Amino acid sequence: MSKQDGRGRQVTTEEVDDPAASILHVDLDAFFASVELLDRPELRERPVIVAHEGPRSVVTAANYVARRYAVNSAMPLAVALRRCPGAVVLAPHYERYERYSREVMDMLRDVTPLVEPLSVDEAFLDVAGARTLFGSPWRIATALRERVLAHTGLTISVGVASTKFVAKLASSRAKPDGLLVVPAADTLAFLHPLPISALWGVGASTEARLRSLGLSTIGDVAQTPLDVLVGWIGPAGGRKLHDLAHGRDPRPVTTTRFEKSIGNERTYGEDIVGEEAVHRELLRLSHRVGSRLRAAGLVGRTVSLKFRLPDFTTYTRSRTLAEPTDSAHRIYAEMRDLYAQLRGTTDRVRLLGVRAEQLSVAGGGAPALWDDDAAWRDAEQALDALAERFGAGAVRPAALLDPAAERPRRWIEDWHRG
DNA sequence: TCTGGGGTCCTAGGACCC
DNA sequence: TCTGGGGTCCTAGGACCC
Repeated sequence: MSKQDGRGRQVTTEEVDDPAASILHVDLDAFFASVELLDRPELRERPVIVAHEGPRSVVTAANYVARRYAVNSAMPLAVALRRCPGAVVLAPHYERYERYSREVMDMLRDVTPLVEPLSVDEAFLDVAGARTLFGSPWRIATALRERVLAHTGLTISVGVASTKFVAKLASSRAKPDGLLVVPAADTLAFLHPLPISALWGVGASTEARLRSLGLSTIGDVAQTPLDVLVGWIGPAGGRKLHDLAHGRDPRPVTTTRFEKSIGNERTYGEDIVGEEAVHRELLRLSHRVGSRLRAAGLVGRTVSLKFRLPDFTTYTRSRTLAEPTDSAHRIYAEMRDLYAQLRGTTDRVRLLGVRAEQLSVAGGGAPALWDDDAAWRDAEQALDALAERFGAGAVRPAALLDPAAERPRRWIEDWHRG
């Protein structure tokens, strides 16, 4: 049976078995913060925030102690520290998170091959076929929780339901360190009292919209006719919300997904100023994207530039190429061109981003020198050294992008010799 | 309070084709 | 001479998720 505990958690404490509810949503609790605390157990009872350093930093993760001070992910770090001045701020260690993530995902795959990771700290499982081996989903979830804790020291919360959406909601109601089973027959009773913001796809903007129209719970959405919802928020969103509010979510658990885009972007601690500096950063970002494309064996046919001003105005400019590419050189050339279209908006830039879209599998062909990752690392160091010594304005990266390649190669070698 | 970085999906208008 | 309707592709922007 499920019950509400002191802190608003809703958990299932005794075995419930409904053959129609066999989708699990597994979620690591305050994942990044929990991993950091494995090393720093003395901080467990203190508010802990994981965030990069820097004036424009935001909260990457917060433990549950910090959340009691209304500190949440994506909140500006400055705001979080005002709300919770005693918080300890720790720098993130992504390689460690990846490692723990793989370890936990592997434990999930020991139960069933039907595991769909949603992100580093979340996955769906379909355990319909695993029950003959391991028992009811409740038993499977309980065993998983014990096993993950024993092997990693991390706690997970698990939601069990007949659909992905309800399973995900269930795990969020059970957090932290809880388990909630929602039998299929209880789906609507569970769903309808919840606030509209709990619906997948309803963020701040849609919530405000729906509230202004008099809707505040998922039950309210369920009572609104489909065509009215579609009129309010569009055909796709309206239909989806209508379905979810009625407990309908036919999406199966799938194990394969292919990436649709690869991009890198960066917000600068201080705005960058001037064309030379922008070019330098575009070159760097283009290289990262090219490098990731090649590592994945992919090429992109559309490349796009993202450009944000100090006042947060954001532009994107994209271009579809005749031939898809994984070449940093090619991407950079397009980025310069697209950036030229935006010149004149301002000379101060808060963020730059480069992205490759419309991906497909690369068809082979030798990479150019400037798509050679080792050569690039040398060049990047050289550029940084020059910029530091003589100022960003002294560096003209475009001059180095000679596909004929003899000139930059020699130039780098000379630089290495000192 | 002052807003990261990785993404996905949707919408809407215009071009172009049949 | 003025006008149709559907489909696909491209581009820009925005909402959303973790």
